[in-house]
Amino acid sequence: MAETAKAPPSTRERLLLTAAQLFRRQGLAGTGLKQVVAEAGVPWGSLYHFFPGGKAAFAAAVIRHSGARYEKLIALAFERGGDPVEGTRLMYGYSAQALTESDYGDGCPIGTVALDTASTSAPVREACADAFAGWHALIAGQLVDAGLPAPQAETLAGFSIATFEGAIMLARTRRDTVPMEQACETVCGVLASALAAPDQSSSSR
Amino acid sequence: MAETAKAPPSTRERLLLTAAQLFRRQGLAGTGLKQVVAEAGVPWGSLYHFFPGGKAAFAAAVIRHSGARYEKLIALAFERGGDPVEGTRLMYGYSAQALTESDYGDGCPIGTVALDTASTSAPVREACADAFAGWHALIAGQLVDAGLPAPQAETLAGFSIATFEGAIMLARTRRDTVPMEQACETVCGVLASALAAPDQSSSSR
DNA sequence: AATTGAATAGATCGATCTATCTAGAGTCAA
DNA sequence: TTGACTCTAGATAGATCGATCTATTCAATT
Repeated sequence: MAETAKAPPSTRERLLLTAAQLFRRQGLAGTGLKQVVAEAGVPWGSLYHFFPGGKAAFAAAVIRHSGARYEKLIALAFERGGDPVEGTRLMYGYSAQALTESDYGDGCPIGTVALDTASTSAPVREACADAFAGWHALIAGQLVDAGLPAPQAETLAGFSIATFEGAIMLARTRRDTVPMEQACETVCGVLASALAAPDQSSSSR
Repeated sequence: MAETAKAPPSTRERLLLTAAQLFRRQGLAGTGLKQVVAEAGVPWGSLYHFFPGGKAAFAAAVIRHSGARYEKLIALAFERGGDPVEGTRLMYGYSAQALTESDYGDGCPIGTVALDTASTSAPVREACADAFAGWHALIAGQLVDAGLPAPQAETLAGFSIATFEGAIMLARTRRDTVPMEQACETVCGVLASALAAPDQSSSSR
């Protein structure tokens, strides 16, 4: 009974959501806390009341929060897709839609922060790593459920997340979704042939 | 005879190289110009002498400069590899080595900047897009030379760059090269089977 | 009704940022 | 030597940053 607030997003929640939205567009270093509180309509003092650890601790909380949100979205895509291939296709579809609807602003809230703090803030980097690890475990689990041996599922899950993140990067940079479609098509082909003949296609030799 | 300075890197060159090094670790917003000039050992005024357009113009110049440098490295990998599969393997090998040798600091100088300015600075975004486009044309050309039809080569080149960038992101975040190896293995498998049976494996159905 | 603690509200501090400005040092041609 | 030009060198302006501080308001409990 901690944070299942329903209709009115609490001040704390509003800070997390607003910051996630800004971080995914501008990164962590590019987003000022002043901008966060202004956009969230929250008094300045509240930020340090809820997140006493300063910007780094706040950023880590934002990453963990939106990492978990994204994980639920990925799980939903796989559930609705029925199998890993269709689940992956839906995952790309959701992201491509978010990109076009936001004028290529709404990328991945983890990836943007991951790159600009990987070498500068250990707690934030760890939060990003944990988020990616959660997605990885989820996708690998789906592949195992679909019949792949665990090592191959691990490899393909890591590959899948890498391609997904890179495709978002390219799509935002080019301002079109072609890279998303190229990546989706190829990844789905890889997954399909792996599922058709487990452990045959990933080690190419 | 413009910028083929040999032994002593000129002031202008030093600014570009130092900034590229900082940008790839901290992103654009996370790197102050003061830090650039301090680390390059260059007086403050020289920066605005060579790059009168301010931070955005300077950043765009840095991106174009290191985008071209990276393109030469990719070309070298493909040349040394002999075929696209071995070329790709070398490309991942170079990057993984750069990551481990720099304590996971030296990622991609384009990707880091691309994400945190895609929505905030049009000239910088365009410079990143042009760099990616150059790599794309290079890799697609290699695939066409190896026998693939152009549309398939385009798709695979886009996919390849996306996976490469995403793998660097994951490796830096996790601080290990496993994602690089997972991505490399899978991408090489895709390229190998595509080259073995052109136009059969990319459209999975 | 009185008291306490959480949350709100914003002023303010020192540090840092980008950008501009002026002045000096070196170079080459006339 | 003079004058024009390039580059070096750093001081400084003006804005913004993260963080701390005090004071006030609100809600729940005693």
